[in-house]
Amino acid sequence: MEKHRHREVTDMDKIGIKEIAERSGVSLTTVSRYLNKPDLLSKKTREKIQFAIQELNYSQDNVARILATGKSNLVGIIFPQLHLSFYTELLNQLIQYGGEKDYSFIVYTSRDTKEEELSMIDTLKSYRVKGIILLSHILSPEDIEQLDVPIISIERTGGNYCQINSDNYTGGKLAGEKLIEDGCEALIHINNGYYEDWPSFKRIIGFEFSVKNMPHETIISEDLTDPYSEIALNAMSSIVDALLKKYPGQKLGIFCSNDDIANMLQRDCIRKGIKMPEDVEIIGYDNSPVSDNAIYPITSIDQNIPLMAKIAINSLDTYIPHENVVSAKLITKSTTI
Amino acid sequence: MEKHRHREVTDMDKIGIKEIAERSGVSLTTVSRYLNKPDLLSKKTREKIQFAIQELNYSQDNVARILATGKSNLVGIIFPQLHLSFYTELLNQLIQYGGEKDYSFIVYTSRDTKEEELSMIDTLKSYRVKGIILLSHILSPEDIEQLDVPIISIERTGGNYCQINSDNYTGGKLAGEKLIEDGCEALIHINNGYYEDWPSFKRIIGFEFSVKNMPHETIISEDLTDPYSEIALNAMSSIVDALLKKYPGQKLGIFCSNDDIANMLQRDCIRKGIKMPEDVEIIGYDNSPVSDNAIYPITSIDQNIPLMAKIAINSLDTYIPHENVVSAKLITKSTTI
DNA sequence: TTGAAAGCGCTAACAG
DNA sequence: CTGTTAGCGCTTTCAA
Repeated sequence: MEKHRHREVTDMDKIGIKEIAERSGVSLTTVSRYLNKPDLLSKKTREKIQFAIQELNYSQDNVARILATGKSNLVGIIFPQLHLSFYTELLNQLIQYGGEKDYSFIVYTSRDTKEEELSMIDTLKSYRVKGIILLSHILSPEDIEQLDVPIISIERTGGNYCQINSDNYTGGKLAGEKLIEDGCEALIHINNGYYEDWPSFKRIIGFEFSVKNMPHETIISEDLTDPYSEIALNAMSSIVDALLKKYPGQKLGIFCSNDDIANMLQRDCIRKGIKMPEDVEIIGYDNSPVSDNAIYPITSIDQNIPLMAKIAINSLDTYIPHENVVSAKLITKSTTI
Repeated sequence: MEKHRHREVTDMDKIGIKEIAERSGVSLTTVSRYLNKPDLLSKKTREKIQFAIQELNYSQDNVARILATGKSNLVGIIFPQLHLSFYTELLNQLIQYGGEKDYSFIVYTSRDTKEEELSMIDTLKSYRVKGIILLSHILSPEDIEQLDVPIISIERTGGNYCQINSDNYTGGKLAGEKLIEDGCEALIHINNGYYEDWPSFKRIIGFEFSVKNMPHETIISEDLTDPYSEIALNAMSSIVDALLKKYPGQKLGIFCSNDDIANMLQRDCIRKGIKMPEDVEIIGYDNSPVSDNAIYPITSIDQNIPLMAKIAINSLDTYIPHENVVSAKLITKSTTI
């Protein structure tokens, strides 16, 4: 007998564990057990319950289960933004692998301030997420260590929590070595800015190490940050002009800090009629779809995104605070010999 | 006194509404009221409670609230895939607008079979989502009408539920008119296949209507579906070759069913040394980032993605099953005069 | 193998 | 304006 709560007339009675119990003549507990530890039940009861479930088209209420157990399969994930193919692909892989283990992902993009990001994390906690996969760079390691929720950081500054980073040092080194091997005479690195404690900083170190005996330089331009924006395109154009002027007649080997920057570079070269890979070779980073979709597919350093996703999912199951390093690999395409 | 349930020793006692109540010397109800209808409380109580909340650093448990009220701010969203910029941008906008209203999004990509998709929807329901935003094409309108959860479909076949579609007919027409105006002599539409009941089919109708008095043709190739794949690139190359042969010396005006196809087309033209917009003009659809990131930014039909997102969010608040049509606009860039 | 009953943390009808 | 009380739908201890 409904006492309070209104219900729409059309609202077919929500069927829950209770209805199943009645229908199959067992107790609530038994039905619950059927759902969680079916082996404890006799074959006969199991069949009765299964029958009822099918007949009434029952499906479990996750919210109630989470409340009762304190455990959920929800996972939060916070990106700095979505429009970088590394992020899209990572999300894609996470949804794939995670889906197999029944994880569901609540996706956020990071806001500007620490307060806003913390409040997002609070909301996530209020949904009792099993963990949060963090890609944004707003919070410091100390901030993160304060949080009482399992954090899995990806390509971020480290701290005492689970981290997944690619082997950026080797990645940068591979790029440098390849460009030298291909006969480039001046080795350039183009980057949109960094902090020395970011994992991706090691790309630069690796690259610089490998080219230390050759003419080389590193160009930093924050204008490149928002890829394909007017500003970024102009910045790239100036950079290319300057390089042509500085190294006339020499074969340039250019390593970009990500595929989108590499793509902008290629675009500028095509417009200016510069030949690839004859006059300039380009290597990007991430081996993401843009590197394949470029006019001339761009040689890139592969971060093994699927593996990163896999590790992230597994870390959710058994959380061990430590750094996971995923190896980097050079994928040769048409912007190098 | 804990009777059952183990807790880690480190686990600081979960502080809930109850702790707040004790701390501030009021009843549970009053605290709950503070959270939901604060105006009903006296200023004094309000202050006491606020104080306790801050001191104990309390934050609400959404799961319990959902269970008690039957209402949540979770929203499901199912994409066919993520790697099309229309989707990425839509997700981005949804997260932005939705965030302002405290909605959180559980993101899925569609699986292959109807059963799998239905089971995803079931999972979503089990989290008591407020609604599901559907972009995938696997379920038929009839299937969708069966679901007892509010569905908001975007650019999908219609049915008796909330739909958001862009004005595809006008979009196609604008493209055709522009190409004619620019002096194109043969008008071509390239599409990767469609069903006549998809909203996007109307792009074709609109285009064909506008070019009906000119030489024109529509090319359908399912090989173009997976953009940038080997198959798609080859298919595009053949298409371009055939067109050049069929309309020698004539200026071609080509309208593509989406920006990615337009981008592949441009790429092929560049490789073959065809001049844009002199020898061929290209118009894409979606006005998504790829159209801007192309070597020569591609003129495109803008679907007003932010508006679509806004309407979707509002429909969540007040669900009214009907079709929302968002107007289309031509955005001229460098692939047309 | 099964069931009774006490929660999980919060809300809401009702009474004061 | 505030408190009592009965749930929301499911899990889990304890006892049988």
